[in-house]
Amino acid sequence: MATIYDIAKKTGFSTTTVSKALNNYSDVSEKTKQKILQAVEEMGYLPNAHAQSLSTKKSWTIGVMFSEDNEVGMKHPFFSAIIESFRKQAEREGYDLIFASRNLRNRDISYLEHFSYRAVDGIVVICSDPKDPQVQEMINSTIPIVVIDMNNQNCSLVYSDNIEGGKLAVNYLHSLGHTKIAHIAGDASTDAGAERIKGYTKAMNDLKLPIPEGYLMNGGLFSINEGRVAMGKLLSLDDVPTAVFVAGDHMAIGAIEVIKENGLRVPEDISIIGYDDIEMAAYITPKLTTIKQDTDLIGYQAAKLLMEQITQKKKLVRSERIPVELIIRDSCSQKK
Amino acid sequence: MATIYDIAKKTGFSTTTVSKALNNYSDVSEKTKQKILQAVEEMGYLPNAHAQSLSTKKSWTIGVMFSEDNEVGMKHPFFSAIIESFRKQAEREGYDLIFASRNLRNRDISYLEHFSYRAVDGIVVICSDPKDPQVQEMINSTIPIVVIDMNNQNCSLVYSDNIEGGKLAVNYLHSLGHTKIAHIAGDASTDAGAERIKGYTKAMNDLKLPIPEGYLMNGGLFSINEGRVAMGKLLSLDDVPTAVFVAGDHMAIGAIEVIKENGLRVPEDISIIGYDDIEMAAYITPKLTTIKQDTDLIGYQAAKLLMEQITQKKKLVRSERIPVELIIRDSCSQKK
DNA sequence: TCTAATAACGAAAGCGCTTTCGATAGAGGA
DNA sequence: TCCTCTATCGAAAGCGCTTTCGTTATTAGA
Repeated sequence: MATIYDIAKKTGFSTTTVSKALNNYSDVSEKTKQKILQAVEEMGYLPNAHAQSLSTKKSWTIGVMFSEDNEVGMKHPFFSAIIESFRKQAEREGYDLIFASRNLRNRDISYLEHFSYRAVDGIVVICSDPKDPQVQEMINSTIPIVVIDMNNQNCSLVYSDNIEGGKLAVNYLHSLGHTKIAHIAGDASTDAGAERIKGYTKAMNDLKLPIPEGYLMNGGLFSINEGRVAMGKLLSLDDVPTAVFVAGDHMAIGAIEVIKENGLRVPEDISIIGYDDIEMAAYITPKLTTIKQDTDLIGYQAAKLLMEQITQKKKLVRSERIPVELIIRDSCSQKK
Repeated sequence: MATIYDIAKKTGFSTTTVSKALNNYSDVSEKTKQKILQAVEEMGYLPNAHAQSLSTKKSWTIGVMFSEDNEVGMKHPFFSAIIESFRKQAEREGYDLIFASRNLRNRDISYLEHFSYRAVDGIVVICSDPKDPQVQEMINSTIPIVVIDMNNQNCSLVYSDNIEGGKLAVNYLHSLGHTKIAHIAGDASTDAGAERIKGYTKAMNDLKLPIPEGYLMNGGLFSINEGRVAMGKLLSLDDVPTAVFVAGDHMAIGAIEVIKENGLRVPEDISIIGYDDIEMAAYITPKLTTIKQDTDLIGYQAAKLLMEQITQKKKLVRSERIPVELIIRDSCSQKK
């Protein structure tokens, strides 16, 4: 690979001047700049990111961390959609992504240590547990950070409007005549889970609807199987709900399966509304009515917020709420 | 951040000795090594990846490129599953991933240039167009490379056994009594598409089954919508097939939709078999019978193959075929 | 007792780039 | 003619680390 020294030799200027020409310093004449640029072209010169980072203390990389609790990693459609959108924007601004890891040459290190090692310029953490000490460590570090869908007072935050989403779901169900509305919740340790519960209870209270024992059912970490289990419990209740607001599409899919297996129909017997609007939602039977999260906007705003901190060279504490949207399909119907 | 110099000063040794201690050189006594390691611990020292890379010419990063044709990026379940598996293995061996980009500080560069800039140790390219000059450029470079699901003679290759998969599908359909078997194909410009066509035609020929005009239908780039269009054309044929082998699950989903919309049933009127076994396949109605690709193994083997080249410091040309598997669910039935 | 081998360490150069600061030459002003 | 500015360039140090090679002290061998 051609280095800055090579093109210095070729053009007869010093490496200093070459570097300045490439970085648009004002104290290099237009003529020599052109000569240098031409040599760069001819020799196919490219800067070396590592040398550049070493000397400028800026790596043009961003560390990405997301929950690995459920072992899905970036296979989860919600995560991957956000990351993809984030990546697009980051790339547009010249940044590359580095995924969190805890292995440095077979030494066990923390995520923050990994990011420090790679000298990332900023960190984004997605839907992880806010109380995780690893996450805390990052938030308390000096590296600019933005977290997604995790309530936190001490750093910048982009979050989907989960409370409003919960209300939206309940109100829609109520508008169809339902009053016995249960909620299969995401675990309250996750911010998304906790907030949707808030939205659910708030809306139920506002509508003066009772929440009988067992109607607020913890569904765990959003997997299809946990949805099955939770729905099973709801079906075994004395007073089975006529509508269920499920805190995640995967869980909703599991719930629908169980309902069918029990000889009941969706939505005729039980209406189901999900949350997320993953791709699959539009293709199962019945097509799933759900609360759509704007993953594109979430990723975009997170990137923007992080870039701003990086450019200003200081941590900002700002939060950005992203609206959600009710997507009406076929899994809910009028109460009979 | 503490540097090697800081811990040299603290322990009274030279930076040379510190570096050697950290890298397990034999010419540093056990006693001083322990002292140094302790100081490292106390000061929370971490090496600087950029400095290290600069001096060793090894970055412990791997460049990842995948097709952006269909604009889905890593949102595609098949891609993201492979990448996730690849990432896990790479991480285990100490590598981080860098995604391809063509933007360097707002300058338009090639993928190879981007990877050179970041000085990646190896490249993996997934299901891209083998004839893409950008891909060619990478293959012809000196950087170790492995490609996934793209036929190529000049570099290492991990591929899913698409021909066998095609045969598997056709034979299964035939075993159910079907003889009028059509194929909604992936575009022949993609390796996966072309190979599955080969498998289809080979199996049909071996079974002495005719392939009437129109039965081999190009479905394009594997999207749901393209599947709809292709199935629509099949339905308008004079002699409508009783079974269709669809080259991708997404397309199969589109196909099923269209069949239903036309008042026909799956599998009673038309049997459908897909390809990939994406998550959704198990949850649509009817549950999709399909050919499962072993994404875990593909990602794992690709990582292994790449690491080996990196360790040996030379490009290897080896190919690894990954077997596929027939997953029987509910979308195919006995010919009546 | 002297020499040769070995063990343990450090000086220094180098990886490729940026940035500070000083040097030089020519332009313009008085 | 002399002085001050400005424009243009380069020397050199430094970013944090690795690696070669030389030095010194110690031990073993004869």
